[in-house]
Amino acid sequence: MRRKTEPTRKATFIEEHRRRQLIDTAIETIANEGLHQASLSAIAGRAGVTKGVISYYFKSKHELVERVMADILADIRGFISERVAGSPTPSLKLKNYVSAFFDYAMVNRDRYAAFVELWTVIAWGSNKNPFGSVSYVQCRNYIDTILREGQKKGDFPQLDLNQLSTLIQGMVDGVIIQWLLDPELVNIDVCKKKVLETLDIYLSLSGACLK
Amino acid sequence: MRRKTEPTRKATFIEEHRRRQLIDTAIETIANEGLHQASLSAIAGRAGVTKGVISYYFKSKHELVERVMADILADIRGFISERVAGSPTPSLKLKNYVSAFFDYAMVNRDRYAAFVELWTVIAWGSNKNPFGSVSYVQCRNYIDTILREGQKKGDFPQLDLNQLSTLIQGMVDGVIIQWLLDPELVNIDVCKKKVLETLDIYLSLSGACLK
Amino acid sequence: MRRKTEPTRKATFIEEHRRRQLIDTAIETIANEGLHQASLSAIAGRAGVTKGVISYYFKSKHELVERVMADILADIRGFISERVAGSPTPSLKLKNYVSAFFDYAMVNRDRYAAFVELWTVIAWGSNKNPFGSVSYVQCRNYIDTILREGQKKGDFPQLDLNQLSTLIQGMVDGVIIQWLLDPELVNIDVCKKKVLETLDIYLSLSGACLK
Amino acid sequence: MRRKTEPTRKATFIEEHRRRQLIDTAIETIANEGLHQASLSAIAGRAGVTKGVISYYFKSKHELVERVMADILADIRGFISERVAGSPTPSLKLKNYVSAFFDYAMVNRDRYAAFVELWTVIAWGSNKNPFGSVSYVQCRNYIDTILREGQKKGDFPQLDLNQLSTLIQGMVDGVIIQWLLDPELVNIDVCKKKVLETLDIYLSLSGACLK
DNA sequence: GATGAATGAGCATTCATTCAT
DNA sequence: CATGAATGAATGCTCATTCAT
Repeated sequence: MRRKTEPTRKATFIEEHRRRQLIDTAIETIANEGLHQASLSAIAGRAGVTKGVISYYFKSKHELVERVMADILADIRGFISERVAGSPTPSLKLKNYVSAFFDYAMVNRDRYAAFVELWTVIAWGSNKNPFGSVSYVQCRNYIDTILREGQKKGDFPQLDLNQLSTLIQGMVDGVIIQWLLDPELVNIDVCKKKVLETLDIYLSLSGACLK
Repeated sequence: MRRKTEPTRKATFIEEHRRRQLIDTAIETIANEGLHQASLSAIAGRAGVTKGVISYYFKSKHELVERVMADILADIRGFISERVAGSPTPSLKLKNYVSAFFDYAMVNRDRYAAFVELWTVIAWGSNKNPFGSVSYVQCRNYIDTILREGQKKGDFPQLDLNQLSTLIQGMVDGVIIQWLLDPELVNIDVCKKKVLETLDIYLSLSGACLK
Repeated sequence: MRRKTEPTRKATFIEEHRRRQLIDTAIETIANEGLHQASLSAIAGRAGVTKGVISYYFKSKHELVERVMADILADIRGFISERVAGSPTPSLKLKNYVSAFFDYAMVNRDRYAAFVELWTVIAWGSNKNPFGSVSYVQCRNYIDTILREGQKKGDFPQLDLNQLSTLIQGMVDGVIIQWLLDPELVNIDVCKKKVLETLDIYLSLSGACLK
Repeated sequence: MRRKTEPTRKATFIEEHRRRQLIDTAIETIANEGLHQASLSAIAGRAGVTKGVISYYFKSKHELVERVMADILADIRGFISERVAGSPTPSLKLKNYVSAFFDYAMVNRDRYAAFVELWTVIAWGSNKNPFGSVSYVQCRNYIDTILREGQKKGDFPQLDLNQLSTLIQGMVDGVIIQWLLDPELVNIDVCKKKVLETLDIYLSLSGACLK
């Protein structure tokens, strides 16, 4: 946080760079040592700076964690949006959404692990559940939008959309979490394939079954 | 606390009663305030006693948490086993396993929430993942056993079992977690029904799709 | 401490017996586990009773320790007095005093170790040095009395008594403490013999040297 | 505290200064209030800082006490070595060793008192006797070396060296401890003189008596 | 008499936070 | 900008003490 000197463009640039570095280090620390061990000194130590630096750039630990959360969320969102946006049909969009989720987790294991660590701390500070629910709501809405688009276009004629997004998001997360906890026993590639196949079934289904 | 003299019936009863109460209060605290906030004084405060009482009945906080975990695990396991054991066919067993999971979470919201809080804090103490993975492994093994039994009997002729248990467990947990975070938006009953339908599809499928 | 019932002879007898047992166990605990570890529960555990019993017989831990100290002191005093009293000449009295000190320590290692542990805790409670100094003063006075008696009788004609008791007591304790800390390396028998020889030298000396 | 970056001269200076101050205050506290009362807050209070400062400079209380012990030991050793090293003959070396011990105690009353407090608490932590015995062994070995050197040179022709070091060290400590407990009644100067005279007697003795 | 139960003060320790330099 | 220094609240834990039964 700038204090008394007037902000120049350069300073802001350096500042932003430092903030990025600290956020990244925080993520790294949370992912590798767990949220519980991720004290300010642990993060600072990993970043090669002193604790004071973190306090200088973030007014509290709470704020740092908020930024970490926001950063990861934006990252995931960007990654997925890009993949989905380039897809021609709702059906492909949905499959790419799911696909992208798995790919993101596989490529950014640390970030995803930190993400899971963080949102499970349901009540951070005083207000309940400041992150967890929000992000899930966004995810489901995202899926719902795709699904509704598909239904409007007539691609998924008789599909019952109610809570379907919860189901899809649940499959993705439920599998990825198991993989995070147990990368040796859980074959994430096979799981991803199977989730996509399930999706195929849903989408190709006559309304009879999954109504 | 008790020492080496043989316990009288009354003393043991009171002692066990207190232990139960404290474990329950700990679960309540973890579920509602998060593991991080669940300090000994927070738990003691909720229980209406001083924190010394907790130290009196449990030799460390670690032990209390271990008991909480063991208690919930045994509870879930018992609940599900009973439901599965009474099922005549592998197919029903599987559906009842899933069904029971949902029912347990719905009836024991706090316990399930505490459970999720606990195993997500992957690194409790020094060694990584003392609880989390273990329980997932057990869940998947449980499902695998049912699936293999069904295949041996010829019920699921061409089903590819590889990682299927991960998928099933993932669906269940992924959905329940969303419901825990957002009970208003997530309709757990509808979700449960849809998961069971998906299961039906899996089991009735010719090997063509979900091989 | 008796409370409301009138004290009967029998009760007093039992009470005294219990007190003895608890004091002995306290000594045992202090000697074997160190004063620091000798908590009320440690002592109670060793005695096979609950903490409450100790509180019943001693109004505080402070009092228990005081009794322990007094008990050991009385014991040592009795042991030594008996040996000294039976000696015909001041010279033999002195040698028997020293001799008895060594013998007491060798026969009652626990008691002596507890004694050393205790008086080193110089400031127990608020008032400084309630035990340590007192006992040393008594020891020196005891020696001084013997020495003066001998001088009066003409046995040690030109001996300078000033601080001699401190020296004698110092030799005895200084050696015994080393033996307590290191029974393998310190040969207490040889040391005792050498201390007695030194005493002989003192007593047979013309005033020229040790004036 | 310092991390891994190379320390600047100033920082190290201030840091070392504080460490010294805290060690000195710890010694003062142990000497005057006893080890048992020397809690971190007691030490911090005496030093005029909050107890957090101690944790900042020493990673645990155990470490602080270890430093205190090492510091005193090194101090005593240095003081005595210097005095002994400058002595031409074994006989003078021995007398200067004893002399230096008294002088050190007299000039550094607190340090010596803390030293006695510390090594008498035989069981610090779990393992028995981490300091006490070690230092006595070193003292005796030191004396033994001087004695053997003298005997080799022919200065102490028929002296029996067995356990003599224990006796000499015992006299010194035994007297000093009494003086620490009772500085008014114990005249340390007279005692020192008498111990040195005893030494003289030992060394000048024909083998007849103290063989 | 004795016990189990409960308390509360005190302990060492961790850690986010503040601040002068 | 960054650091080292210091703080103080909170945590888990121990333990002497009290008390109803």
